[in-house]
Amino acid sequence: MPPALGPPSLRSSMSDLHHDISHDQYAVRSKKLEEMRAGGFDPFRANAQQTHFSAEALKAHVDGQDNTVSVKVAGRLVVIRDMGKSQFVKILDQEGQIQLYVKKDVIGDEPYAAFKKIDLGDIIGAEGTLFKSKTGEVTVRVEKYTLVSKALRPLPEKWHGLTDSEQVYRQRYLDLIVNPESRARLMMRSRIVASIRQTLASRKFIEVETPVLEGVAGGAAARPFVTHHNALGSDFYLRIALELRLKRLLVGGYDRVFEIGRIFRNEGVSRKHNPEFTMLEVYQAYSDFQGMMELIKAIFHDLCREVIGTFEIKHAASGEMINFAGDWRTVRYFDLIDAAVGFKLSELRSAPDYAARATEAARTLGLDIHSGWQPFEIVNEIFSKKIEPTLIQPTFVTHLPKELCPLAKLNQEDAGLIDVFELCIGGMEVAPAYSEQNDPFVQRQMFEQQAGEEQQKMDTDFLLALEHGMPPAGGMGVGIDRLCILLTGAESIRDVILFPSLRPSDAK
RNA sequence: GGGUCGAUAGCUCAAUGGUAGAGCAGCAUCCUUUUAAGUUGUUGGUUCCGGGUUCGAAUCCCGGUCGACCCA
Repeated sequence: MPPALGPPSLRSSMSDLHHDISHDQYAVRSKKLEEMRAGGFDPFRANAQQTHFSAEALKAHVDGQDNTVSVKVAGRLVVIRDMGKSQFVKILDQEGQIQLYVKKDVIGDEPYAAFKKIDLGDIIGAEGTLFKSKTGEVTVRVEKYTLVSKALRPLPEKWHGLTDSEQVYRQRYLDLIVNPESRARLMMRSRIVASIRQTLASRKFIEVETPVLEGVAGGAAARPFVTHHNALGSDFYLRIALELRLKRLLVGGYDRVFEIGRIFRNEGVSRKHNPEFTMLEVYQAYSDFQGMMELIKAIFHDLCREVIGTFEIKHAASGEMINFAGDWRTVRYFDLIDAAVGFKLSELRSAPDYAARATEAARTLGLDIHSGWQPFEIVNEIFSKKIEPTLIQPTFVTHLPKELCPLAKLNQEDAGLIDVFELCIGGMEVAPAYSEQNDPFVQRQMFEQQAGEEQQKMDTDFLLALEHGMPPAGGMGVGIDRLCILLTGAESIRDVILFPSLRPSDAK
């Protein structure tokens, strides 16, 4: 089609003005597709073979022996450098990019003319031999190619990529195509989860799946999402934790179980919170919270060795290097509190003016303390605002007040404390673990005696299970999203979730 | 839920209240080893939506939508 000629004022009177679609990339690409179909070729009915991913092909080249190894590769065209009768192009597949050299006198006049009409973003398959270009890049000398999918819309800009955060999240596929850091980071998440599964499997843990829809949303203190089952005629809650189901399996004789599953909390969205997120929960019979220390270290060590490739990771917020090798610090909760407030607040725990002294201490630190708060809530405010953010290196915080968790065993020496740890890394809670409460009477009491704003729902069916006898066990929860933030140096939970929760918006 | 900031071409970004521009992409041209390839020319705009102020609004004001950050 000839381009419109003359200045706009002249052209506006020309009858074929509305045929000028050169500025409309969707129209240009649609037209190319139509022409191909009219000529008897439909890319959407074609396919290609893939003998090598890009990275495998790059490795398959034998140095000094060009054009001896044949490969079939496939992927999306992301770079085109057209030099008239030959072109260097690059395709992107799961493992990265590889360069193709398409030469007119190799593939023939007609296929070459057709290749010239291929657009950035189209998906092709190509076969040929590997060689090293003048500049040293391993490249496929293309002998044959097939267009296997037409992209009707253009890719975002090649150099700056896609920066608009809304589009990055809503159209993650574009982010994955043009932003290599996003690809690498989200790919890393898959490898992290795979590594954890492997570590647990090697220790004879059984992976299970438990219901997302529950009659009682227990195991944590959080507002649940509610939904309705029509046939059963009743409301259900989306689970807020995995704990109570997995403990029922301990009762059932599964001694080592774990689940990696999505849980849902109907609360705010922030850099560290997504309404649905992924939790690993592990339960091991005849172990305890100290056994979980050993297990979480093993999980981290395997991750460092096999996925991250280093035992030192830079903490994005502080710039400090987090060291996962060697011994991890273990410290009592109240030792940290005492150090933060500057006096032995812990020794006043049974004193009548404990709440007043704790409030005073917290306010001295600049914290906003509500009048109705329980003492443990005041102290925990100090912990979460003033202490937790400073715990950059891996730290097991132990001997927490019992009110913070009704599902853990009480400490033998001090019944006001529980046998648990809270693993903090990079200023975040990464993994809580307990010696699990298995006394049905104490468990019932703990549910009933809950105080403060965040109370767990009592699951009476769970208590029934405990009455049948649950073996002593260590249990642990690991927030997979936060773990990924930590290990990938991401700034936001949205950067480690493929499709983070956003307000619905009308698609264009 | 509150506060701050943002939304301009397909993408990345400009534009004292006074004709909305550039780079990439697109279209056309030259080029058979390029590396953000290069060359010559060129198309493309409901400035997020709805009101208001003004001779005149991308720009100022009000409301809304969506997003980011901070706080709860």
